[in-house]
Amino acid sequence: MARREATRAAILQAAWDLAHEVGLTGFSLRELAGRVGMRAPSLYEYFDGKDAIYDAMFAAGSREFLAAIRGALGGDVTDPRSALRAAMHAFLDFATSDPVRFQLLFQRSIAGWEPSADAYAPAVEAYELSRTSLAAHGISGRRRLDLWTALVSGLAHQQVANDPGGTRWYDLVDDAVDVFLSHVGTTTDPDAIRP
Amino acid sequence: MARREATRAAILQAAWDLAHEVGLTGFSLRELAGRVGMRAPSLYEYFDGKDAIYDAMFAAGSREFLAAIRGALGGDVTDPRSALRAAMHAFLDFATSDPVRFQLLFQRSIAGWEPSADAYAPAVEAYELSRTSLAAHGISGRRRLDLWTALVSGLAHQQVANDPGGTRWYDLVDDAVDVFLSHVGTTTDPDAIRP
DNA sequence: GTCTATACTGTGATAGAC
DNA sequence: GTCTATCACAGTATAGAC
Repeated sequence: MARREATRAAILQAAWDLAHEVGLTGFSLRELAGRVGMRAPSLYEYFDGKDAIYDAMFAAGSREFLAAIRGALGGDVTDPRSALRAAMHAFLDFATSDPVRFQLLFQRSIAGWEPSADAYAPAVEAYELSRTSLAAHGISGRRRLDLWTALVSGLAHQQVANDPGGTRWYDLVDDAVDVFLSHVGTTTDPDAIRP
Repeated sequence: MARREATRAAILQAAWDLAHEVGLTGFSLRELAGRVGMRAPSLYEYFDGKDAIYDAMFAAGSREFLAAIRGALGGDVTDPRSALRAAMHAFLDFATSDPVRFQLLFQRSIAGWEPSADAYAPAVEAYELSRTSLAAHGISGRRRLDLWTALVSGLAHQQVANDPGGTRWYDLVDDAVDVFLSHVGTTTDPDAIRP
């Protein structure tokens, strides 16, 4: 029934609103229910509990992340430098445009909660997409990819944590890509650098 | 009185034990009190509440972090490469040797809680120490330092989050230092690269 | 199928007796 | 100082009204 899905969507929207206002764990089910004109127990008709609501939020964020990465890699850029810059910019844009969502997706900030495999799947697909895209530009090897992910996540983490709303680490993206590419250029055999 | 400080220390040790067993937010004050042979309200004689306990844990971890950085930078190494490697290794060692402590110090993982300025002070001093140490090796400029912190925190974060107990990103430290130094070598004017 | 009232357990925190 | 008792609030389970 469409009615049920509409109510689920309304609950999720209210949950995102509350998360932006008081933090991911700063609201109770009674508050959330109040936002959609219900009492707390009624929420259990639509979600199995608060964790299930977090999981649905994670799933939505995960799909948005995949879309963002897909959009950044889907252009018709041909040179590696432009492709890497687009990918890294997309990640930083995604992180800074909604720090709460970034926190939910990429930091383990909810006590004792972990996303389900289903909710996580799009994020995994986004990683695989990045991997194949880098490979298409001749960049492969686990060590190189790991250095790449460390660079990307490091910039995003520092930006969100230490300069929210600013561009202090965002402005380093082009430098970071240059640095990474010069590393790739000087190490030919992907995984045999330090065996 | 020494008795009071001894009890405080016993409570903190029990808190660390519990944090390692069930996570930073996975234990209650009743459990914690039980570990030291008390009832929960008695803890309030020694700490103002759970947040104050987290703050004392943060302060201890912060001091340990400063000691680790001081130890890494205090050697008599003269060349920048060795110094940077020592610093980065120290950070990764610190992160992997106690992921719970790392989580408390470097990830905002406790809902609505922030460390006090006093508890944070040693961490600030560690950052300043790194900054002056890099400057002593001719590496200065906010952009370069920001790229350095992004690299360090990115490697540590990825290691702890995606390969706990392993060395997948730990093994990239030397590469990361090489990459960073080649960047430093190709950009002469620190902060005027992209004004 | 939706929603409510009610209540159970556990939490951090407080008040006051001893 | 340490206790018991209690509070307000949390997430959640159940029973039942419509």
